[in-house]
Amino acid sequence: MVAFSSILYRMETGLNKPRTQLDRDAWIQGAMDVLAEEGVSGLRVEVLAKRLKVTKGSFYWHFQDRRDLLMAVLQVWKDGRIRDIIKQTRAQPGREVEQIHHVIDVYSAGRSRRGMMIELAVRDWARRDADAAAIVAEVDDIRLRCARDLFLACGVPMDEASSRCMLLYAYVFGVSMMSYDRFDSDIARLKRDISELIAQSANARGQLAPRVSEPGKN
Amino acid sequence: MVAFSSILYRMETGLNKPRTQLDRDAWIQGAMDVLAEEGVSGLRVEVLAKRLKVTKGSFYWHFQDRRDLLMAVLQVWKDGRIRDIIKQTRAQPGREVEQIHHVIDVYSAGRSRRGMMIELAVRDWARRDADAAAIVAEVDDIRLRCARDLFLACGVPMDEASSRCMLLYAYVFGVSMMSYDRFDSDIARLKRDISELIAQSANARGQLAPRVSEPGKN
DNA sequence: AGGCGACCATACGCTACCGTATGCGCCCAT
DNA sequence: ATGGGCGCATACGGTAGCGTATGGTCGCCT
Repeated sequence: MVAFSSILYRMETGLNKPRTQLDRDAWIQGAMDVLAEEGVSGLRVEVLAKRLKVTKGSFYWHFQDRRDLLMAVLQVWKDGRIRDIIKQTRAQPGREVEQIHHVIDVYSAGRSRRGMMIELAVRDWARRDADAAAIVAEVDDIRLRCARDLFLACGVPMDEASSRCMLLYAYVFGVSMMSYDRFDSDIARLKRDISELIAQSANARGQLAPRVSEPGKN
Repeated sequence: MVAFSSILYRMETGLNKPRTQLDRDAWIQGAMDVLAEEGVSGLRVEVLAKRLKVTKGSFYWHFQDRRDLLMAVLQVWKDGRIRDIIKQTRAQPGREVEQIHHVIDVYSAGRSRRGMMIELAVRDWARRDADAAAIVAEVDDIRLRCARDLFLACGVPMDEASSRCMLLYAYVFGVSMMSYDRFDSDIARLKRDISELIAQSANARGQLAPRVSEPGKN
């Protein structure tokens, strides 16, 4: 009966693509989607199986149990975040200031909504799970250090660089949890101004003391 | 009402020992505790009943269903938040700047951990529930306007006041979701500096021109 | 004394999940 | 062709939780 449906599916659609089998990674990717939409508490084995059009018999072939999936999700999330961090904070010399603005923009602007939903879901998860908390702590540490290096490259002294990069990340996460539509009609200007506030002294110093041989500014 | 008089009677007669009857409010308060510890998804009626040493038979006498409790929790949370907002942002004239710092301190310093846990739980809740989202939107709007008034009272122009109060709240919520212990050894200094960054121009203007007519920068 | 109503316990059916056991078709190597 | 392993389906037992139905208890009123 099931074999029939599988065969019929292939015959009807005429695809020689042999019924793409699910590997561990496909499950994890599906889990990321559910995580973004429903949070960890909504990440159930049978629900996820239904989404992927299979039964949980498949799941328990690839994973030992639900926790196994959750740990894999955390690992994949961590790796992706670290990759993004080094990519986003690697600026060509002299362009550190706009790179800072770019980081703020990537997170706080509406784009990559899925990424921010996952981010928030993971952080909520970390509030009650030690494993998730450890992963978040790692990611935060790397993020903060990379962002601080950006400020340092602008000539900002150490302490202020620490303060500003911390303010930066706290802001982008915090603003993604707020409702501000009623507050101000020109959200774009608001966010632009805030971005300036955060990068402020970096900007000033970047203009005045750009380290070595700085020809035309951006 | 009748339950209340009943309780009063027992308290007066000194025999509140045998059976402390629960009223609707006791259930809601218990629900707040669970919400802080487990989030909405952990807020189950049978779990809550067990915490309160009763069975769910009691629950369904006071509430129509689980959603009824959740809506009551939202309402109580909203009222409490609004009360706190007007209390925190009501500064005696001339002390607006330190009032701003006080608001930042209340949220971002570790104290009132329970309050922040509830705050985060409600905001996570609001990401998937329209009713919770509406409540959060209301609270955010009031908070932002009250905080903006504080900046305006310092002589900060409208646009900048909007930016800074938004940055303020985004920061305090965001920082409560981050792990920064590994990042900097002197967290106290870090938070103090950030507080200064947020209230910065308010501070300058507050010192220099606490009254009207401010031709300062932008 | 009897009754009523507020408050709670108990028991029940139902659904959603988890994890295990087992069956079964498909593909590949021999 | 065939036997074995891979990938999945099916079936099962178990727990947790929701909501309902119904009965019990205690205080208060007349």
